[in-house]
Amino acid sequence: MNKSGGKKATMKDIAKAAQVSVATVSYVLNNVSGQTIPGETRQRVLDAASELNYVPNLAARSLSKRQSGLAGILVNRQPDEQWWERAAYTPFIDAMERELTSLGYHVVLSSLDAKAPNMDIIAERKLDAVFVLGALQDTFHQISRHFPTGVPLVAIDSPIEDPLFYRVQYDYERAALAATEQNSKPCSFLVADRGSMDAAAQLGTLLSLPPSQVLVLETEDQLQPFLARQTGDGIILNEYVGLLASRWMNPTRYTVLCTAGTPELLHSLPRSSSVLFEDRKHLAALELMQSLRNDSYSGPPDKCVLIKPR
Amino acid sequence: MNKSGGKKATMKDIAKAAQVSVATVSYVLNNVSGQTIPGETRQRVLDAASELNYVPNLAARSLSKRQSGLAGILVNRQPDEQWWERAAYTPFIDAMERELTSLGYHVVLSSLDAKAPNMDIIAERKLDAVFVLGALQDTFHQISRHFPTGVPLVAIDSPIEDPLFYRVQYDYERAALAATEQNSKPCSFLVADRGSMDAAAQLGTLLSLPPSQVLVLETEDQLQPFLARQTGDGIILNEYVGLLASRWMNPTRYTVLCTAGTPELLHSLPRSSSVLFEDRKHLAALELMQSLRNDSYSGPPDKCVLIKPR
DNA sequence: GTGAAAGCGCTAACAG
DNA sequence: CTGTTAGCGCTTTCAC
Repeated sequence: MNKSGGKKATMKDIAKAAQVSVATVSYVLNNVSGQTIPGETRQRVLDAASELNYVPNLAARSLSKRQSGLAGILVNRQPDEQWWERAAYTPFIDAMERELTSLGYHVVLSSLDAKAPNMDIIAERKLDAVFVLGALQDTFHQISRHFPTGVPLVAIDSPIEDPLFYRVQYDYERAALAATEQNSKPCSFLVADRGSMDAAAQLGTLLSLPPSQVLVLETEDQLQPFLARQTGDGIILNEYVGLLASRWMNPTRYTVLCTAGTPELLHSLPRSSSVLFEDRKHLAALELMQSLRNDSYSGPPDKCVLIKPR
Repeated sequence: MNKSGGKKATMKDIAKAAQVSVATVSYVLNNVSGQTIPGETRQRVLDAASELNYVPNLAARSLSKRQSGLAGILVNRQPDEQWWERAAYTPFIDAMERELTSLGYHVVLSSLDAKAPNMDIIAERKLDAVFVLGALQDTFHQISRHFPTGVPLVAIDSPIEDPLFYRVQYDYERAALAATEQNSKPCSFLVADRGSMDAAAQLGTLLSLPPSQVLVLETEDQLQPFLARQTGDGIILNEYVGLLASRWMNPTRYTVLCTAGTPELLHSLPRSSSVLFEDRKHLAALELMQSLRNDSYSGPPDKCVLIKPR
């Protein structure tokens, strides 16, 4: 029934089998508008195609159309990335992949070495859209040098200033405010993962915390000493970190900002309080990307989309 | 400095600039062995290439060599996938992606609709290697019909019998034994996520548990009632589920089999006991894939690799 | 309505 | 040592 062993059928094979030219095959298979093919011919082609178990070769297609049908998710990775940092990326990657897949893109996922981010893949594979996660300022400096302009690129959770790039990230400020008013007591300390270190700085200022009261977590064992020093209540970013903290401090003493996209994790901490964000980071990124495709002249309304707490 | 606006440079452009033919350019750029190019020419080509900011078009390359340089990770998704199930896949995906990326592959990640798994991507993109996660028996039934044989395909965490496919999965049996002897007390109940429902059945038998003592978790709210019924000690698969359980039962009463690849998560549960697995699921999958490439005649030693507890 | 043919950018014989 | 050339599989313009 299927000659899975043999070589793959091409349009040429179909053309031969259906007694037409490859052009006609292409017209039929792609439902090319503007070409009017009689139902009879059309059916012959279709039949031949399924008979031969035809599957198009997308590399060939990409070559002649100038579109790969590929979307890229590029993740900037620190050499010593911690498990809670990794875990914080995945829900987004996951959601983004589904979204893109359901839109008909094929998704390529690639880790970037933060020390030497290599974005050649964008040009090599002619990616139609690119999402960069956790890129740092100087990572982007590297990029902007020679990368194919015209590629819709959006940066997610990336503390960069460069107005050249479109971005989406959490609205940490509003989240922190929500947290402090949820807790009636003032916030006297802050813990954040490195992925939100810019946010940590920003919030430290906002809440007027001295640097000593702000911890940007690098390794797990920094947590206990820091928490032990605390006397007041605080805010913790990243629910995994929040979970870790519960080992050393009563969860009622801090509010977790759910920046890891897995708020359910805190269900296991009774009586803990947390601030969730709207679950639309991936959607926002997508919309940005799409408006980049269309309105490439004017650009989308906002260069930077902030995801609000809910 | 960079003409990022203009069209991308091709080999032809380099050839022109370096006063050689495209063939020569190809030889130089790919360090083709067997071709001996004088350093002078070579340098001219290299210079021209970097001057023009040349990036190869991999679609074109794929077309003429019969290799895409793409590896696929295909994830079977249930329509009602739960967050702890999702979270259980990601560490593997993550590790696999890095491994493949560092091997020089580009990785395409794709969700399969469990109801209608579409593996066309394998043929369309001419994937050089494929890893399928969480495929069910009948998912594979669909697949084996017409998929390009000769593609190294490895099934991970997939309860399938078909001897056609190579597999890697946890050695649940040994893990359960390790768990029961770690706990001196006997095991009287078992909770598993759906990803390990086959394992659950197998272990249920092994531990001679009546069906009523085995829960395959579908929704979060099934957990509390089940645990409330229990009087003895038990085993829980998936550390996220283990964490959830801690809300309803003292963690000292169960041992968690860390099937989600995130054992650190349990750090937040003091005095809990757990069984870890060797952290080599991705490596095993990779080795299997590589031996599939080479020994395609004999096939690799084992059709099914079991990851042991440690 | 349908087909011939010129690419898309790169590789790999095969000549010279 | 280097260039010519014939594809790889598909799209698309332009004739018939």
